[in-house]
Parts: sequence; structure tokens; C-alpha cells
Amino acid sequence: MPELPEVETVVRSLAPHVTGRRILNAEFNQPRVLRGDAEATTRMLVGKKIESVGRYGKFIVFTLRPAGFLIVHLGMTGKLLWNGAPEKHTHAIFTLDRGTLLYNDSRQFGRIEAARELPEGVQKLGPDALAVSLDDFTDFLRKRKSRLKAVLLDQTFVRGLGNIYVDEALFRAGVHPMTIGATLRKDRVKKLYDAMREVLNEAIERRGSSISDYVDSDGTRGSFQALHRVYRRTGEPCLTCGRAIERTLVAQRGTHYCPKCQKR
DNA sequence: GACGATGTTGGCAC
DNA sequence: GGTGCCAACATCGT
Repeated sequence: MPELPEVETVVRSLAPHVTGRRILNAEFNQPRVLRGDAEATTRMLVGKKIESVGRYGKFIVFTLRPAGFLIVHLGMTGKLLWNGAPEKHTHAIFTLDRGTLLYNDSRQFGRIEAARELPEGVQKLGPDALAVSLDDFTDFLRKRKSRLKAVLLDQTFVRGLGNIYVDEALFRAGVHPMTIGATLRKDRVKKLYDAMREVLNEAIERRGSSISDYVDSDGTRGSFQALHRVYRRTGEPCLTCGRAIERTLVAQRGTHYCPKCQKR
């Protein structure tokens, strides 16, 4: 579920609930999603005030006062829910001075971590997909010898894109997913850069894509899935030329594209 | 019931 | 160091 537009939507829905609130308790019952010791994490969080909540690529970062951070990555099926009822897949419960925040995650690919500083794995990510300049995007791409699908998914290239928005951006740019990054001509690089920003911004306006069960922290679904042009439209007609959309495997990920509009 | 696919990414092999 | 493959897990559709 959670790529840049979905994480941005979760953060925006969360901010009015949690900003300025104090953490009274933090309980963890699933060691797999928690980085570090449960008791130590609880000790680090209890009594702290949430100064702000923000998005860092696909990471959600709570900045704490007087010090420290709570970092959450939703993985494939993670959800942060405001005042929800705990269920089978609830792995963390944060009790605030007003309201409760739950972390649910059926597949447990997500991560929760409390730390004094942002972890190394978070700091080494590339620039945000909505903040990177065209010049940097062009320079970084020139160094990449893998296929564009893999490059755009690589969070150390730019952070925030995932499988849906890579396919959608490549389609809008008219570029084939197997094109080697470094070989892309300058005018096509700009097209790809513009397409990436456009699709991400439109998806944020629609509050993200709800493919199966994605919801924001208030339980509201996104609606951008209705505007996908290639993702999961295998066999359906291309909205530009009418050719059937194809699905193939690139970098081990299901990849959707129009064979006519996206030439190699 | 078996099998394959699903929004992510980190560890390991080359 | 760059690149690519596979595994971690639960659920859903064929």
C-alpha cells in the first residue's frame, strides 16, 4: 500500500491528532516489526511530547521533545490508525494524553524504531522524489546501468517511489521500463522527471491508491486507483492508443506497460 | 487444497 | 561498489 502519496496522506491525517500530544504508554507485542528491545523502546518514548510528524521518503518520522525520534515504515500492509480497536494484527499501541494510536500490519514487513538520531538506513536514502532537482535527477541517472524500473525503485536513487508509481510515471513519460538508466536521452529524462512529479502530486490530491486495504489514519480510502493508466490493467486497452496493456517481470517486480506507447 | 501474486526492503552472492 | 535475486509474512484470487 504505502508509497510516497499514501505515506504523505497518512502523515497529513495524523498530524492534527498527534501534534503536541504526550506519550503516556507504548506497548509492543510483536518483536518482528520492532527494531530493538520492547522495554527499552517503551522507556525511550514514555513522557515524551510529539513535536511534529513528517514524511521522509516512505518513512513516517515523529520528532519528539525534548529529544529523539519515533520512526515507522509501513512495509506492504502496515497501518497507523487513530482511535481504532485493537485486532489480531495490532503490533503496537501508543497511548497518548488524548487518544490512542495503533499499528496494524498483517504481513509484518513494516518497522518501528525509537532512536536518539535518525537511523543510518534512513539517512543514506536519496533525495525525496518530490524535492529532487531536474539537474540532480539527470546527474544521478547518468551513473545508473540498470533498467529504469529497478533504478526508480531504488530508494538510494530517489526516495518515495514504489511499484505503482514507477509504472505510472514510466507510462506517462512514454519510456520502456527496461531502458537502461544511463542511456536515456536528455529530453526523455526531463519527460520522466516531469511525469514522476505529476503522478505523485495527482495521487496525493486523491489521497493515494487503495488497491486492497490501504486507508489513512482515519480509516479513509484513497481514490487514485481509479486513475491508474497501466498498473494492474493487464489486457485492458491503453487509454492513449488502445493496445492491450502488458505485464512482465522486471527486477522481480510485476511491471505494467503499453508496448506501443513505451518503446525501448 | 495447491499455487501464484501482492503495495517493501535488506541480506547475500557475483 | 553496483547489480540482481530471494526471503521474510499473511491473505486473496484462480
